[in-house]
Amino acid sequence: MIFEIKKEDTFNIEQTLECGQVFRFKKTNDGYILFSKNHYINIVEKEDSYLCETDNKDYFLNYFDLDNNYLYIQNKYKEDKFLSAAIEHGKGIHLLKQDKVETIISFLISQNNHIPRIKGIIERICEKLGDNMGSYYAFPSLEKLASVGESFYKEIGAGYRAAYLDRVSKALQSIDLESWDKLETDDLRKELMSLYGVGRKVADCILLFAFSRYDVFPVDTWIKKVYKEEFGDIDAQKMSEMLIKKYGKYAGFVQQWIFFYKRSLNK
DNA sequence: TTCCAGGGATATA
DNA sequence: TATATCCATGGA
Repeated sequence: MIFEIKKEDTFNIEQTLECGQVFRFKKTNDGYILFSKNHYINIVEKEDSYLCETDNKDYFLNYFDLDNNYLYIQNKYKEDKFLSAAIEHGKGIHLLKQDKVETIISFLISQNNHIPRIKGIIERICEKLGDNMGSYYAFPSLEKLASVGESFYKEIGAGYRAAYLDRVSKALQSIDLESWDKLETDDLRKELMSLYGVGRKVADCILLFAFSRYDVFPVDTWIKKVYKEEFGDIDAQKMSEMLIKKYGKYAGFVQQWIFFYKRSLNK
């Protein structure tokens, strides 16, 4: 089916996809094609709208978080110069509502890894294990992910993360992730960190991108570089806690603006 | 060629 | 509790 999304200052598809929260998309001549679970959406950029063709409109209307008031959130954070520059640069970023399993698997792969390589590993997992949807492959079912063993993940180039992928996909089979929605953020983080290979940073990314928890601040190598001057050479968890205190209940949005801005400056 | 990446597990003190 | 080391891979 086909529908339109109005272009606005506070929603830009390029910024939303390229800011590092999602990996299964490709740039096309005139827009992007994006995959999530067993769905796809082909987005063509027009003069004042995005023309979308998809197998599931309702899924992506929710996925893009179109009902949130981003201007309200942005206006809360104009205090310092660097942050307001980062907001100006990434004001079109929306925080996606991604699938929980897909996000957990994707960010397990992300650790100590480059974004282009993360994309490649996820793509190979889909090609080899996902349902053939015609022009693309779906993200594999948990049953499939759990059935192939550690050696499969080594063969497709996951490196030392192969053991994480094997054990976590098996563990998730007996966990009701939807029931975790009811947990407070701190308790939910603890549950996520009980998964083998999920530490504080990966847990915070999952909280932000799949559970819509905004009172988090994932601290990776880029964020460390930005805040080293302000906080000194402290460990990532302490830095994250201080940044949550500093920015409050919408800290996660700040993190995305800063991350996207910092990486753009180093290109 | 060496460095580094959306880090975390493990050993050691 | 705090710090050091190791982990696979490939793009830059």
